[in-house]
Amino acid sequence: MVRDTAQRRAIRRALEEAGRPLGALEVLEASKAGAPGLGIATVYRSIKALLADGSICEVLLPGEAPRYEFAGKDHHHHFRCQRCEKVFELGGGCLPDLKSALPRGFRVSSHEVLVHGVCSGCARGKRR
Amino acid sequence: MVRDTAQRRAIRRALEEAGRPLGALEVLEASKAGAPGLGIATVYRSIKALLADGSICEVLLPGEAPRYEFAGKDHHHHFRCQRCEKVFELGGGCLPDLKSALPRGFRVSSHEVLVHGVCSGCARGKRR
DNA sequence: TTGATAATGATAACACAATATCAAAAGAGA
DNA sequence: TCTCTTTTGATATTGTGTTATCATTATCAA
Repeated sequence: MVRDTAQRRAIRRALEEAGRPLGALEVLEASKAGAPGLGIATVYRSIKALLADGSICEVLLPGEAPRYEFAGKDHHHHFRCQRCEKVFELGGGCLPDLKSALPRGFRVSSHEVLVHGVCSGCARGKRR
Repeated sequence: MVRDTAQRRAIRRALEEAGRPLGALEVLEASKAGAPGLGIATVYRSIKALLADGSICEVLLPGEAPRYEFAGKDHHHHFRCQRCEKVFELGGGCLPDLKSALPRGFRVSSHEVLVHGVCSGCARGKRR
């Protein structure tokens, strides 16, 4: 029987309120407010459970550990800040002419776009 | 002094002739023709050297080990076949309206696109 | 409140890709 | 050809992220 615990509430809440994909360690940090002493094992366990029940989905970026974001969003892509390394969600505005660049006989099932740059917070604070 | 060996020639040739990004194990396989008994350590060593002198560059895809392709190509993106898991190069045809989807204050420095689907070889052979 | 048991936290163990080690083999100047 | 030294292949080791283990703690139905 599944139990309701402070840890699970804190982890779910952290992911819900982040508004951007979080990695396991980011989830750990963000959840500590609502669950002091939280351990990384519980974070991984909860992420697994939330994935299994479809509450969150995995965001994989090249060369990085998985991040997780709340499910049910519209099709979107991501932006990675090369200063703070946070990942943000980008609104709509999707590829128009995917087909044109495709070799003959190739069939497309999905695509993903990753934009690199500097987020507003880091750009404002300059350097760092 | 750097020496010219059959292994290095075979590895460089494999990457040159592949026409698509190869992972370390793919390089190993493709190079065995020209260098029987080739070991994976030599593949990694050669890849490192080719990267260092700018002959090849790294192609990172989400959740996968790095692949490598010959350098000097025009800006392009990649296609990953979900059947055979090979990665192919896509021709030009790039994102027009990246800016429009960006939050205020974000600065773009680069982007990458990955298209998922089935390559012509796998589509022709159906299933598998 | 009690008791059965699910969940937790610390940490050991694991999986995987990549690097280090080292004796043996091979390249190349003399 | 000989010799010095780089390179190689087998494999041990490392590093990073994730999972397993297990004694302890906490939930919640009765």
